[in-house]
Amino acid sequence: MLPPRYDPRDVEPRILARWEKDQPWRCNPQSGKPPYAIVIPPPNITGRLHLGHNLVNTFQDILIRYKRMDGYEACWFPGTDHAGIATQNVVERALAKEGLTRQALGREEFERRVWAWKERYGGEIVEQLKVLGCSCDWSRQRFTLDPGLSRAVRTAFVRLHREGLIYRGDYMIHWCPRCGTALSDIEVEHREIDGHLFYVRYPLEGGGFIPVATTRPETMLGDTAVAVNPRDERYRDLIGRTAVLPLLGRRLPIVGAEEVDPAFGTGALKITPGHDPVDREIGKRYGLPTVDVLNPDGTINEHGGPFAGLERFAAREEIVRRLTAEGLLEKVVPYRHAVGHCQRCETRVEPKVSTQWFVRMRPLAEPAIAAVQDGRIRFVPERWAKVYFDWLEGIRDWCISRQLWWGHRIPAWYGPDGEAFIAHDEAEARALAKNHYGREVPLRQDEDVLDTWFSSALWPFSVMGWPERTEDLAVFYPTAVLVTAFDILFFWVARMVMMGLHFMGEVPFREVLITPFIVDERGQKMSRSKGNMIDALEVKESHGMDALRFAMAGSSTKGRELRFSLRQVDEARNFQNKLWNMARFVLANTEDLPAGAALAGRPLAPEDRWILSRLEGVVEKVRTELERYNFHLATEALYQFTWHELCDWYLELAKLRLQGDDPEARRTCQLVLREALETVVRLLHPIMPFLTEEIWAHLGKEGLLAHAAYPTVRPERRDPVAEAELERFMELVREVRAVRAEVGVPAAAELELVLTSGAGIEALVGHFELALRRLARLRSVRVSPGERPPAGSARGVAGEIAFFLPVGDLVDWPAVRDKIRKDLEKTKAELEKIEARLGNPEFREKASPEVVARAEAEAEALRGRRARLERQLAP
RNA sequence: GGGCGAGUAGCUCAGUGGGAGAGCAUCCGGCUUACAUCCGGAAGGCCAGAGGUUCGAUCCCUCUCUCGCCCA
Repeated sequence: MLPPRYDPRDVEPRILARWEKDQPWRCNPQSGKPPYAIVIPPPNITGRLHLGHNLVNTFQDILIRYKRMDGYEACWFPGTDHAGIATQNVVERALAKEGLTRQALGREEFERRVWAWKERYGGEIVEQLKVLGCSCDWSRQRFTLDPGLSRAVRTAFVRLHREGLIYRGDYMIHWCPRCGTALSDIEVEHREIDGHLFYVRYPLEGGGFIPVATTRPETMLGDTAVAVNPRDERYRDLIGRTAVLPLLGRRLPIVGAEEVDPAFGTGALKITPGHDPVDREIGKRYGLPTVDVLNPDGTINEHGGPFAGLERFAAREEIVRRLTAEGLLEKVVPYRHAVGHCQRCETRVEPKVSTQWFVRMRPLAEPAIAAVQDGRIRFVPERWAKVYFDWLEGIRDWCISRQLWWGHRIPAWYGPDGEAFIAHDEAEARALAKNHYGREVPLRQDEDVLDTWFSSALWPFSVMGWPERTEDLAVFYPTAVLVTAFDILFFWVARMVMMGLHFMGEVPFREVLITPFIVDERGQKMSRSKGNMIDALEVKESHGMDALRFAMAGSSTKGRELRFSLRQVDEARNFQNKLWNMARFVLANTEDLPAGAALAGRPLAPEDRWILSRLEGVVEKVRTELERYNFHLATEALYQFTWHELCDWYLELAKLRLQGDDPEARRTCQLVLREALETVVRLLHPIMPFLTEEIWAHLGKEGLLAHAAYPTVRPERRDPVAEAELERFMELVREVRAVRAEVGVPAAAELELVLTSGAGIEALVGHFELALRRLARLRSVRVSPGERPPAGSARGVAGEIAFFLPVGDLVDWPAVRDKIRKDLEKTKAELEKIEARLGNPEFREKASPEVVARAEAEAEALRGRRARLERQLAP
């Protein structure tokens, strides 16, 4: 006998072990089945499973499992991302604990350490995906630094370069002093901070001052001019004169520039072409020198004169102090402004001119825009397309070089004179160089690595073996859907579309499902520092992974955030237990069912036809909603059906036949129970794979449920007559129960039920007498049209049926009367509204005939109900 | 400054151009032999506010308010 309480800690590891042993997710591109592919958003090797992963991967697994069961060659390509900065940071922190730095180790040794770290911990996240139940084809697992994928990266780089889409040059980039690298625009987060605006007097040659305002006084060390708006009467006459940079004494020409906003600060702008994009433009126009005053670590370099070596903020303080001492600081006012921060380490970034590699984005962006516009790619929810368009339309070139050690080394080799040779490998570079110089020369490879996202952009095809022409690419590209959260829409999704179109000539995926962002129940972002993280693995321990998956699926919405709390998992756990117990019940009651017994051809009871009809409705609903990515609606339909129709009603009704003395009826009931359980288990499998697989095994089925067929739609099972009949029955039971409860009949009392009116109640009682007695706790049921209820007896109305319960002094007559009155009031109010609507000629004229007919039927039913209730009101 | 999302029962949220639902919490009653992670019953809402379109609006349109996010 199975335990009465489902224990996922027993079941889940066993199922997992079986999956591990049988490798059931391996796909076969030659199967001839229609392909259905998903590439996983590769988690970082530093990652630990959090709820965001859980959500995204649960959705993908639901889709893959559904399609696999539904006859597709469903292939889910897994893998991990080397995550340049993130991983380097993690390993550097670990080194710091040993008192080491990467500089002390040297590049080669450091890289060796990161690989060692990757071997040790990088597999953890993959193990966690397995624990989650992800049915990826693990034989196809890839890592972005694998030799094959590295080759893809170099191939893409070389091609883009030869096509003129990659270039190298000196441009203003964002520099993170802590990470010691350039960043792309989108790796910088702008945050409002409370700072200061410093008003500084710059002396003029020949006497006087020009006041300038700045939020970053330390950048004055790189000033090479002062600019004013030529239409600004205050300063117009100063154009052409020269100011003297305080503290350093550098001579600064005063120039005119339209960009200067006379209303901001003093109206005069100090020009620092090395550290401000606007200043750089102005500097270029006037041929001003560019002075970079920052070392890679954020300290002031040799151009800072006496301030060299000071950390940037210390330098700021020191400069302010000196300016004050010299009487050149006019004033300091509080000033709130947006400042860029490194997405990875939250350090304030500095704009800085630097030599970097860039991808020219405009030519890549246009086809990517078109692909969504013409529907080759569809966003779900659709509104994300707008965000995607807005970004691509305003796109700027992408800085792809990073001054890191962990990543794909840039495939550029430099000759002695700095000439760059871009090649797939050193041998090719050597050949190119020899051709260029006419002799062998020593070459030096670029020290930098590529932005992690460069390799990620190639993922949908590099994971399938590109640039080789593989069978996987031929069969599985383009993939069906990409599932991800919106935070990497620009970082990843848009770039995959661009690269996919460019290199494969075809979109990488047909649909993009943007999942909500998980926050805690108060709407706060979950983070370790806030202490509001929900650990997926802890939840697995306490509730089971199926429960977590079910909760995830059930709370998926179209909003942009998803407030998640353990209460939802409690609910899912309860459902899990309900399902388990239903299975126990069915199994225990069908042990004697012969193997070959079939339902086809057997006479069905009304409740059989009802539950099979309802089941059919659920099959249709679940399929429809899964196709639309409405996991919550599929989940809800399964929950409601299983719990509140199958368990609450059908199982209760089934007990009568199972315990009855008609062997044929018993057999039919057993077969319907099996059919219902099997179908529910199949339907639920993509959402709750462990529990359903376990039940499947107990049902004695051959093979894995994961490979069984998904239930198909069989409209011939729809039976509106049976549904209406059962609805009548259930309504009567509910009403008798309600009357009993409200009127104070002791719960255990077995009463007599007398039905006094209602079309076809004889037939109803004929079939359901036993059921009525059992479900409404009755001693007997009698049909007696027109019989007057004894004074003070309990009574009620269920649809078109009127009834009473002769219980003598067991009931509280005023309570009976109050309940009937309450019902009557409600009925009257509803009737009034409907009659008002029907009384409106425009309604009859303009509303659809079905709506009018429905309203009329409703009114008729309410009138009947009103009459019956009024009659029941007599003492 | 521009854009997006959310505002529905005490809480967390579904939902649809034809009159509002779930789970939890609450209250009442039950150990009814699958399940107390359960069973039965009840109560609870001018669907943020104001206009408009419509025979009819929680749903579509406009404006306002509150909260959150993205981009500049």
